Amino acid sequence: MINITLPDGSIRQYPEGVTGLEIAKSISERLAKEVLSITVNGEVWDITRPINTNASIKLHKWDDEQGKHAFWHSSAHLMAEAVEVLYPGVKFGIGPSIETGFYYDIDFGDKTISETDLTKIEEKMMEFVRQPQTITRSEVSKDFALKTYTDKADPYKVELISDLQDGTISLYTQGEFTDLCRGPHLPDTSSIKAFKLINIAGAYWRGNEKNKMLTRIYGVSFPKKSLLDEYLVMLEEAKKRDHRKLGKELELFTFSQKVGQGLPLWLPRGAQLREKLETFLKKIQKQYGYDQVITPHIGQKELYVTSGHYAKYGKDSFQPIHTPAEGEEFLLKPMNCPHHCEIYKSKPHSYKDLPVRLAEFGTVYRYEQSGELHGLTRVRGFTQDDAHIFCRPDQLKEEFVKVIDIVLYIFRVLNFTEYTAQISLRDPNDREKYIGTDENWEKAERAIIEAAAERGLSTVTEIGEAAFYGPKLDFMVRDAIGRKWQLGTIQVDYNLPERFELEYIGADDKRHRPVMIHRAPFGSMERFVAVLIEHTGGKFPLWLTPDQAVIIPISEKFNDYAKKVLNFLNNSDIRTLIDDRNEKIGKKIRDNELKKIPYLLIVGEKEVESEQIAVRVQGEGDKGQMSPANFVSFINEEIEKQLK
RNA sequence: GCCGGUGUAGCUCAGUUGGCCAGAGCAGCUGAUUUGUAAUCAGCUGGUCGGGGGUUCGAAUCCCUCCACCGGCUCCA
Repeated sequence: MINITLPDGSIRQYPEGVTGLEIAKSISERLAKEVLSITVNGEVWDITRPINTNASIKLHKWDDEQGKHAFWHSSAHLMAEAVEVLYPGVKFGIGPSIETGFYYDIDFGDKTISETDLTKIEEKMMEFVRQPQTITRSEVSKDFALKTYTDKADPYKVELISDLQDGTISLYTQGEFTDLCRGPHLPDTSSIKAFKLINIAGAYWRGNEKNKMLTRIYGVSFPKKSLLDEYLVMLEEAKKRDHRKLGKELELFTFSQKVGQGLPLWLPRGAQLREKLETFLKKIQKQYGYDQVITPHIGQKELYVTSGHYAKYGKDSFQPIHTPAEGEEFLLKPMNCPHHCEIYKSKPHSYKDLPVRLAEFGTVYRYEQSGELHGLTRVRGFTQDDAHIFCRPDQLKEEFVKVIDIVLYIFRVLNFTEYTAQISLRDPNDREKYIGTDENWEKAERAIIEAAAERGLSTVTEIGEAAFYGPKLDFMVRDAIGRKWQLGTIQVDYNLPERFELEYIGADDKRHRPVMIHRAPFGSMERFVAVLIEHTGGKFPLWLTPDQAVIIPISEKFNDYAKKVLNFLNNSDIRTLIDDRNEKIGKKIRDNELKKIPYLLIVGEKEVESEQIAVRVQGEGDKGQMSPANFVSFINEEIEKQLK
């Protein structure tokens, strides 16, 4: 007998060789039906794998990450099996479970696979589910595994096996299909009740663009049909929030093929929104001791050679602008910091002056790869809410913390509750990627970690994600379709002060080098607005929304009164429109509801007589009458609450 | 940049075994109606079918090429 310790600490005795499934059965039939994988002494196993020693275990069901992953992983195998049957001779790369669902990278040789093939694959998968196949695990030697896949002429699996250690290699077999795999897997394919192959895409083998591109098929699967349906409905809902769709519908921004790829054109309503955000941030920054500066859109190439950006990005960027004068070269500015360094240098600084905080809504241009462009989130010309803080080394942490405070304030006001803070450090094994001394890197990394801890941020740390000149703290949020985007960023930089030979005079009357913090709480105005659109579904907070109210006269007879109210409200700084089209009231309400204008103000005979307006709240309906003056104070109170 | 897909009116889309002057709804314009809380009626305007080249008696439809967009991969100062 062996002792099995359950997560609650209780210990049960089972015969040697007991399986997770048997343990589940001994607890309850229901659990046995639902269990998908088991953690045995910290390792995730199949529920049919015998346990031969004392162990602490945890059983995983669908509600558990580990359970889902076994489920999706087996689904990937199921798909691969179908593919192998339908397209004999294909070679398999890797087929893992992911955050939601699974994929498999497959080399189809000369055959081109498109969306229409997915249905065929799904049908074949369904066959295998209807006649369930058991999935069995076998442990094999490295030599055996290598021989198996050399015989199958699958170079990808051979490469994977070569990197594995002998004694740790397992194969999983279902029907005619065998796959190299660490597991765990479900006992058989019968529980994969509902699945859908979502899309098809190219993916480089091992993520390296020098390698061959394989065909990646993405899918999701669920133990119940209803869960799949829910998921598909959720995807549809998410699409409705897509900022590219809403941006068009709400007339916020557009693109023009003629102007150029990735160069957004802000329409009046979008520009209005963006300006509100900028004013909002400027006000905060003023409180935090920032000074606004303005710098030009181009700079001499030499400026970026000095900063190091040219060496790093020059060849992949917009190429230099040449002038009639021989030898003159200018770059469209890809960064504001070199300009700001020169502003810092324009006069001598005492240690008493520091920190110097220079802020600018600076528009920069970067030649992003064409396949990378995406709505407003990834563009070639964009405006950073940039600032550079030049401070003494002893002020670094305090300044860093203050920037965190600004970011957190913005997130609070705009209701971003789900974000992650990511600390990006350098990869010590990849020196080529970075510039600067070890000592400075260590100091900078320590400052970030301490500052984040001081504000109690829950952070994830990514090694190798640092900028080439320094470590950073990024705030990430998800878009409507689950993609992660970096918004705010705070970066420590010892390098640029070095390169630009920035100095201040210390209390000791000697020259010292300041430290720089790059920071952009929004990141870029374009990306931030995109994420804000998706976050709010286009229903912006009252203080931000381009049009706050629209006056709707019941008929043309009341246009004069409506215009009087319009003037009053606009003079009271309520951004108000009038809809005096010759349409029925129902039509005008519908149209303005769809524009997501927060307040619809209906005026008819009753309102004219009583000198009031009937207030209708977007999405909620009629709220009764009030006087225009009361409406103004009501709106102002609402806005004040939102900005607290 | 790479793989796959898509591109028809301002917007959403129909039309593709090649064949009547390329269609609809919404938007816009004109007129009627003067409206009380999510679509009043009628008429009209609007398209070099993404650009260019080719095949054909004939191309939105087939082929080539370029461009843009979409989904990924790689990249992101």
